[in-house]
Amino acid sequence: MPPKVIFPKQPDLPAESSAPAHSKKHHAAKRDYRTLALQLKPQREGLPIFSARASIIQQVRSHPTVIIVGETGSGKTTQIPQYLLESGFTSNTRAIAVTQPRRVAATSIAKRVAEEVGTSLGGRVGYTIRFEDCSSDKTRLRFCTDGLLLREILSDPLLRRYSVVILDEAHERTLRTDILLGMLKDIQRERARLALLNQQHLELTETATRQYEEPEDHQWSHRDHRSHGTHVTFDTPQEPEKEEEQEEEELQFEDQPTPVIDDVHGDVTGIDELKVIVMSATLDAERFSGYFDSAPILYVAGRQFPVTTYYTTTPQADYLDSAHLATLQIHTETPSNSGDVLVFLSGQEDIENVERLLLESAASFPPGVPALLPCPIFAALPQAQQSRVFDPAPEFTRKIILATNIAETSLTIPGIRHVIDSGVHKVRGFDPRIGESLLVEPISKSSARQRTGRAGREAAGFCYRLYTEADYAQLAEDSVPEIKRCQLSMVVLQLKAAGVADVMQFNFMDRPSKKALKHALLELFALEALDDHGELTAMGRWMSEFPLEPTYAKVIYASQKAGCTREAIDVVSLLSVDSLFYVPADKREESNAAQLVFKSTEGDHLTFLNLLRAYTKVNGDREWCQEHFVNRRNMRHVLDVRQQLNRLCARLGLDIDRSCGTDLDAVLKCFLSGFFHNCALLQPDGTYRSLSGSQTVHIHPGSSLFAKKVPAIFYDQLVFTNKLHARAVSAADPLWIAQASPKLYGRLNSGAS
DNA sequence: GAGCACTGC
Repeated sequence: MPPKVIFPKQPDLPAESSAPAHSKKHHAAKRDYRTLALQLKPQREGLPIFSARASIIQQVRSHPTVIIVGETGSGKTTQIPQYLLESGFTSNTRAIAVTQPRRVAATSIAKRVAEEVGTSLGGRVGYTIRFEDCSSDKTRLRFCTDGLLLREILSDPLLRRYSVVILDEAHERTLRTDILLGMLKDIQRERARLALLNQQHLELTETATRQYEEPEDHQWSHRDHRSHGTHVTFDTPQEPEKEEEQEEEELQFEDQPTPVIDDVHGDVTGIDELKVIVMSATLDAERFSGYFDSAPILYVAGRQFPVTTYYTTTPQADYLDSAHLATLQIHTETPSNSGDVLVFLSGQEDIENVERLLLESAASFPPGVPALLPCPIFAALPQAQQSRVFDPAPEFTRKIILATNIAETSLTIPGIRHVIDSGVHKVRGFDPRIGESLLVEPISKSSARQRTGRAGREAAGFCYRLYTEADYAQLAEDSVPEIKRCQLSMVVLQLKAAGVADVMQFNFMDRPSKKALKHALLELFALEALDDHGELTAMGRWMSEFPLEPTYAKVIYASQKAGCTREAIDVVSLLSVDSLFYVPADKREESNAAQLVFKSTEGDHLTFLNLLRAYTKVNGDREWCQEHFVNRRNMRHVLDVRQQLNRLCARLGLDIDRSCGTDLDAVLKCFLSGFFHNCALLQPDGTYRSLSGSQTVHIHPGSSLFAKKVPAIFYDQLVFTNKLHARAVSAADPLWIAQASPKLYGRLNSGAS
């Protein structure tokens, strides 16, 4: 039987003759920085963006905000920061910040730019990401993650360290990019106002000093500022530091260091305007421009190879089936050395299914057909298996990469010339009434284009869309920004802490629903982070210092009184990754048996704690992790988080060594003071019903309490997939729940006593 | 009785 075909016959593809020119590794270590930079110069000047250098600088000089649309391969990310650096946009006190949505991007771009500038990394060019600061006082060009800059605003509300902020990859519209956009707009306005005041103040004092003699005790200093003429700075006498007094049990919030916010910015002299550059890779520039008072838009062409796109002629009933057939079609109709295949699917389950189908088909290939090698890749896959997609395939074998969205933006796989696009992805959703959800949905046009582009990185390529052209036309232009589909309690707390009084009126580029904002305000009120008037409480300010969801910060707060801070920090750290274990589909039984040693009858929170203790005892041994199916990369992350939380708590005056020893119920009680919304009671029919929403919730199959019956549970997260699943679940005494928030469950309390 | 896109502080 001839194979079923869903695309027209493929054109004959020439075999790859010349090796692609990637992997230009530079051996900077032994060579002089400057020599290397000089060698890189011709390459820099050959980039498409180089011809736009002068006009970019000119536009940035004459406008507070500039939008730059640079296609893939234009060089915008590495070059524009350097152009500004070369053109005097920094000073001894001000630097340029460039934000990226991802950590690896921030570090790798910083490395490259340091080489091109001819400086050591951490010198004039550096980067700062969570857990890792490779920058110094000398750093004038700082690459960082968007979340890190957001944190910086809490301690430096006007971002005075920076003269320019560049937001890269703004089209991705991550939660943090969106908050930054709004805050930068406010900061820009405030700095422009203060700069003007300074100007007037300067004119006044100049008149004054002409009339009167200069007082001796004032130290005036003048320095030149580009295009603003002369600015005046003076030193204000430092206030003597207050001695801190700490009470034994209760935390004294008033003694905590308060970030300088609200209307008072401290010493505002020397403030100048803040330049903002928004960089986007798609044509959504008009929206950014409109948001920033008609900021000018600059377009820079990229350097991409053409990609031929095919659609199916009829809608496909089953995209897994279609993906399987399309892969076979490409594999049999094009030479095996004409490039690898990248298939975009929605998740692990899809990937494992297509992998199975492909292996079954490959088993009955007639002689002469080259082999194919399915390579799954998704975020939960352990690092060692992830890196397999980068290994070259054996001879006469074609790699078939089966990927989630991870291959759309987060990583670039070399050698791809064929892309198969299922047209779907999984998206996190949030509705205050239903809670979180994780569902398969159609992608947007810009996502489809991004996937297509993955076929044209090294040579001309082909994209096969498993949907019709008419279906493509129906797709939304852009994906819904994250801020409109996630929980907002942390966002609202951050905005409040940064001095935004009325969050409902905040200038969002895309406004979340009123309902979602109100839900967040109510949750913060229940956590005592906001008072009756919606004002930030001392507790709320304290909580905002933590790089955590407010619920976790509340748990850590409660742990001090409960005497289990050490355990609380441990468990909160453990909950910061989404999978501590990795269980391959075919080794479920084996891994269940191996993990039995950690199991606590009280549920996941204490099971995780047992795991951490065992992991620490063996010093994170690689083989031990393999034997117990423990995800080592995620455990390392847990230790990083724990260290950060320990330092932060110590700085805030908490006794981090307060431990409850073997009385682990104290830890669970503590968690309830943050998670009183996330409880469910066992019903007579054996199901659990949530207290806050009266919905039936199912304990996740990965939980240690799966299929167990206890009177009451609390959980870390509730996610709707095909059912409402509670993830990270522990048993709770119904009485503890009542005690945790009498405000909400008072009636339960009276019923129980 | 059976399942968890991707980031980030």
